[in-house]
Amino acid sequence: MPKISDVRKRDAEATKKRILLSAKKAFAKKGLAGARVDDIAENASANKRMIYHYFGNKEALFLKTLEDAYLDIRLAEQKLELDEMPAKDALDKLVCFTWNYYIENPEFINLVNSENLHRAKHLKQSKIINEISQKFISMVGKLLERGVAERVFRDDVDPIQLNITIAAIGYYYLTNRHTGSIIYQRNLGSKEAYDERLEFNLNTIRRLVHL
Amino acid sequence: MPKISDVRKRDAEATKKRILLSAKKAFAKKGLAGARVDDIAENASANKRMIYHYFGNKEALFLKTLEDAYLDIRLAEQKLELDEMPAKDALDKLVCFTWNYYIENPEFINLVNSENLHRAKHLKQSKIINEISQKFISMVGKLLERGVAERVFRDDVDPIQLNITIAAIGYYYLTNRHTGSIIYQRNLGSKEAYDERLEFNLNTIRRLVHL
DNA sequence: CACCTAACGCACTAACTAGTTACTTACATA
DNA sequence: TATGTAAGTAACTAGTTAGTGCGTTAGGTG
Repeated sequence: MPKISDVRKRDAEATKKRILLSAKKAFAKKGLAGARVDDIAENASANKRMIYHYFGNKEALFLKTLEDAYLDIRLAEQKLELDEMPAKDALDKLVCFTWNYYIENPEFINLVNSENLHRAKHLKQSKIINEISQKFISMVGKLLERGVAERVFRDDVDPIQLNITIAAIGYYYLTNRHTGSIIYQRNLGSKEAYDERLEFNLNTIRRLVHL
Repeated sequence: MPKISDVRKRDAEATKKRILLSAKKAFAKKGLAGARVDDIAENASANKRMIYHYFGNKEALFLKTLEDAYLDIRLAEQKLELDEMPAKDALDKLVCFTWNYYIENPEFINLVNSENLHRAKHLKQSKIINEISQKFISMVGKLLERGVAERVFRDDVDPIQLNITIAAIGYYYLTNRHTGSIIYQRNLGSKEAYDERLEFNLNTIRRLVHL
């Protein structure tokens, strides 16, 4: 029996993980068309043949990468435990979480952008994405209902539109900060700019939802 | 002297325009890496050699395409004449314009996304983008000031953050409507969904800005 | 009408790129 | 310790792709 500390020379799971991590970085940085299978293999310290062995082809690897990215964010969301606090605080927490997740996981937004360029043709084939999304959709719905019951939220806010809006005001700022910094002639990518934006976003959502 | 109705067999300006239109479509649909120079030439009914003759290389063509896209939207914005109406109406008009422009010019958001994937490295080299952006930045600033003077707007709203937000809530919805329709299990791309989103966005901005 | 410039076209290349063929080797298990 | 299976490798291929060399031709100008 091999010790855990042993450097295993053959380890399918470890190799798969290295390939997926490398793929996430490559697809996020260059997009599906721009990423190179050879580069992904090399940065994973794996042979290119292994990519085809484990994942089939480039597009299937892309789909797996994308599914994992959605899996990760939904898992993180479920750990928020928004039910444990007053509705107003829970709403703030959701806005902050969304913003911070995008910053700490910069690959996510680029992967999603890539998939939308392809009109979600890969995600449409996914067999796991629906069940992943279920809990997430109801989360904001429940939060809104609770806020209405607590008499602190308006009762006319559509939960899906709200969800999209919370994502939008963070996501758009971050993906477009490069062109934005040129257009607005202001560095949108600094720590201070990020803090300022989060504060603005909190106010935007509060004014939208609070009574 | 050739008649205007004559189909000119040699017309540099017309050829350039056809190439740029074809490039806009191709880059928007497939991204910079995914678009093919041969396809762009063919769809422009031009010889590939002409692309290199007029624009230099693929990336220079991309920059020109992008510059033209920004030129077009800024030109359209300037025709809004927001000064001619009450501040509240002007704000609504700006939100509607932004939304409708994205819908009617679907290439714009995809071109901008592509450029941001490349961290704006092409736009940074642009010599015209700064002067294009000047008037645009001051437009929302003036509108906000006027609304404050009319005692209908809050006086603590940053014009650039507001501008980004108005763009964000439309832009994000539209670029991500493909994955969004899967995640939220609701068709976000129908005419009805579009109308509903515009109404929601108007409320979001009104509640953010109005007193 | 001759001339010259710029528009245009053909055919090519060198480098790249997703995917494959055919092989070797580590290791869990009997 | 023998062995079958799965992990891993190297070298290759067929097709693609951005970019070019060089020749042709339209048409405005002197």
